[in-house]
Amino acid sequence: MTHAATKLKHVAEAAGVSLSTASRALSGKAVAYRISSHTEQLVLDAAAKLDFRPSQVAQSLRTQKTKLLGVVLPDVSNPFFASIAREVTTYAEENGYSVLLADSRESTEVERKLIAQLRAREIEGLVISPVGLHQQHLEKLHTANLPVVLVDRGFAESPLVSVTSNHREAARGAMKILIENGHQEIGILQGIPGTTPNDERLSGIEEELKETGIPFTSSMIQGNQFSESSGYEAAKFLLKKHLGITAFFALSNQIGLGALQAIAEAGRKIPQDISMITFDDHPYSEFLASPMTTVRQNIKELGRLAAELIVKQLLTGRKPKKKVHQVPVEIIERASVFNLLNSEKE
Amino acid sequence: MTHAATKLKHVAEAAGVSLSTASRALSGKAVAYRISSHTEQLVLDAAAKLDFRPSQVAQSLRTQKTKLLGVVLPDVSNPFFASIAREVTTYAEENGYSVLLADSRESTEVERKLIAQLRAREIEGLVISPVGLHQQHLEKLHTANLPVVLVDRGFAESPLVSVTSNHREAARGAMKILIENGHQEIGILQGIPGTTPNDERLSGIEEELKETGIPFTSSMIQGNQFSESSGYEAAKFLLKKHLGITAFFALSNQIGLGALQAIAEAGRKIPQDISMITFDDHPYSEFLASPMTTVRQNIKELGRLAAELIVKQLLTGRKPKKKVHQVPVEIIERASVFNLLNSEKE
DNA sequence: ACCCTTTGCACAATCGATTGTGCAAAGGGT
DNA sequence: ACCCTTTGCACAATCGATTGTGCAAAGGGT
Repeated sequence: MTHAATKLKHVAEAAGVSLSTASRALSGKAVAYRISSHTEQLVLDAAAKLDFRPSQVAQSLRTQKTKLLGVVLPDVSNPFFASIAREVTTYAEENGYSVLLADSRESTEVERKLIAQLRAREIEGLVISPVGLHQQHLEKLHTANLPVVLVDRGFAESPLVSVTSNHREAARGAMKILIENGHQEIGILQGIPGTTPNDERLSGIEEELKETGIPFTSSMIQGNQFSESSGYEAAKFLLKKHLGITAFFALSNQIGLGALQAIAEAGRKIPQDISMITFDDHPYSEFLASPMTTVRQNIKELGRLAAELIVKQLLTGRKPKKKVHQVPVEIIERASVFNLLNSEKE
Repeated sequence: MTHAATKLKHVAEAAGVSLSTASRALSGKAVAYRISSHTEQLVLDAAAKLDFRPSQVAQSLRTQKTKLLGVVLPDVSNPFFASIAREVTTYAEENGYSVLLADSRESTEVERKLIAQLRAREIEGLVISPVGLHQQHLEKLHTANLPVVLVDRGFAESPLVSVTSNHREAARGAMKILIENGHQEIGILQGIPGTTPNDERLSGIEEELKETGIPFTSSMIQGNQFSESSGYEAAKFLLKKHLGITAFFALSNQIGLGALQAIAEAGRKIPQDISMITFDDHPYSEFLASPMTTVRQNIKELGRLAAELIVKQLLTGRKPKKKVHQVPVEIIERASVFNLLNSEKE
């Protein structure tokens, strides 16, 4: 493109050497191929003067390495995934890889198409937060020897490498706080059923309830997307149907926002009328009408680790030893959980 | 990569035709090159059976078209830029282009390097939110005939195409609301001085103050980054130095978050003690301790329009007629602005 | 029957790099 | 002086597609 881009040929001519010599001098193989240091310098000078940058396209074709990573996320505009995109791109860039970004819009169909396109571009590896309901197309990549790292969403019993938060422990921790504060009727605002973040959180919730002897009612679980509208509908429904409800546990930030809307519309106040804990911490969590108690995932670490796993694999050619990578989670307690026990004492 | 990827050669052999015939049949040039429909079908069938996807790398080299767009943003994890990334990638994808994403971390130096790398990958066009203090390296692209579209941040008197909000009008509108509510001592929490979003907002602010006869004090303008910490420091400083201050205008969402922090630490309440308007609306703006009055930029439109301008230019080969594209802005009034006039009457 | 046009495809060059190999010139040993 | 090794580079093939051109076979007109 860029019109008169200088090619290796021009450098070679300017230096008065052959293409092969120019190529070798420029790629640091002068000693290995016995290019005299004088000739080497001629080439380097010519390249510098002509502002030569080798065509990565041509290099890719010849060396069969594109130095390209695919990153597929269900919603790049979601700050959670945006942070992952950022970590992966900067880590990749630092290691000589570039990132092709694609947004699957939470659709497995779109996800398949995007992956096909990325393969046509001969990406060397894929970092993906899959929609999460199907993994066959991803396993196919794995068997085709294309390194894949799942981030945020994994699959049970998968041959694929994954980096996720410890959803189960995180959910247990949040439930523990609610229960310790005397809550028994807790509405669970879930995301996409069948995805591991959702289901593992649910099973953590169930475990914690069982352990403390509180009955686990499936009708207290509502919602079907990690979205604001799903959170809104689910919370609205639960507020109507379960009059005794005293707390919500929202399984994502977006869901939480929707719940906030529903709670406000119902004329309830957090935390006096209804307590709440939300997955995903944010800068604004602290400044909400009631500062929100949140489960803070270590997003940077999730992104960086995923990038590292794929890049190291490409650089060394060795698959990571560990398949499942769990990143610890932190619970930030603020003011959105009301203590029912204290209030009874008073 | 992917091990035994089928190449055009294999398709040609399977169909019993030459490479050229296979290529032409697959790229829809059968009639133009008088391939019989029987032969065409043989090729198509073979390609389908072998799951042939042409190497984009080889195609790119031969056709000198990579179908690659570069997108460079100062901070992908910022929801504002993340939304732009999303709009551009999906629009590009729909039109056969893929997006190489890079994050300049608000550094012109990094920005330069990233652009050099993107050029080595032979991107056909660049969508960039530049750091905004230097444009020489961007003009160079323009003169090298690489289509560039600036988004969010432009340059005064630039030959480059840009898509931005109407910063001036937006800022005037916000100031007008504050002034109409009786505010005269208004702290401006600015971003990076010298960038067009910042400076045009400032000049909008100045215009509005002048028009209403309120003195414009430069010491009321503080801050130097579009970041939370800059907003925090600036607000903290102003609260200390200007005891008569009654309102803040924060020139970005992140700045606003920092200001919230400083205001809380100073023990002041919004809006009673201090009013506030923030640039950039967000889902949570409504649920803050005091629901925030915000200037809502049409981010989707900014991103989509930028993508459209670059893609259409590539598709048609014609430069857009208009250089400067301004997208209207909307002000969402909530509860963070206190009416000083009413309170005096009472 | 002959010639000219059309049909239907294959050959070979090409994009811009990398890399295995070959060969002349220089150097070194006796 | 002669031969062998080392030095220093160039030639040409190659990655996987696209595309200009040439040519044999078929068809059509008189």
